[in-house]
Amino acid sequence: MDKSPPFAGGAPTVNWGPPWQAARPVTADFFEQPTEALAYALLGQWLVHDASEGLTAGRIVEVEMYRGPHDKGAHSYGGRRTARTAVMFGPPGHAYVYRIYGLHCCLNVVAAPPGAPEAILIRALEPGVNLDLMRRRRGMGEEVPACRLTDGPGKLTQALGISMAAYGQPLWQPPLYLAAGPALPAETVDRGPRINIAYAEEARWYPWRFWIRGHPCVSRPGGRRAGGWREGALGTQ
DNA sequence: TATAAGATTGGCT
DNA sequence: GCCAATCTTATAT
Repeated sequence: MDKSPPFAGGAPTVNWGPPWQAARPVTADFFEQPTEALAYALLGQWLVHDASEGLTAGRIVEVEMYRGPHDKGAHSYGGRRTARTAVMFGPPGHAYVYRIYGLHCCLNVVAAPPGAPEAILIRALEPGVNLDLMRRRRGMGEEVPACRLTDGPGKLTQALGISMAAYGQPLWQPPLYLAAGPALPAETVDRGPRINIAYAEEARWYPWRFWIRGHPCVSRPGGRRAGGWREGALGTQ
């Protein structure tokens, strides 16, 4: 299908393990771990969407955790329970999808036991399967580097064809699911403050963003920064 | 009923 | 660096 390496910025220093065909969906109990541990565990996993137009998949390389009700950055801050946030209050492993700026959809993995409204935002993928379809969905030609297809929370949902229809769906079975990748050594993961939550007061400094160190597909807020690793130091947002 | 802002992206100066 | 797109949600009248 896609023969060339999916990214142009150099290979990451990660042992990716077996190819996606060998990856099996995770089981529901994968999501039953503390939120921070789950955030780490999500890095390197496959995100697969088997849509009618075709199957697309990518490796998760960047996430952020949101931990209501005490986290001022979270939509569920203060225990705010609405039609939008309701799924966060349910069991882990389901999809929390929301629309932002009336334009884009963002995908979260619900975390923590029922009643604890926590979630992990998927911020970036390394494109892996069916880049042709991703380019069509994104309206981008061959000249665009592969990482630009999925290096942001709104971009990756567009590339994989994820819409509000996925709201509340379980993420351990088709059509939208996680498939097991490698467990990453701790030293390949960096952490730092979350992106675009200036309104969250002190919570904006919490180092609740995690990414694979030096990976070229990590998001670049504003589209100009050279990569996520530059913001690794705490207090740089 | 009205208004403001947003866990973003892409284009232009 | 600045700003428009576009609309749901939250909050105030």
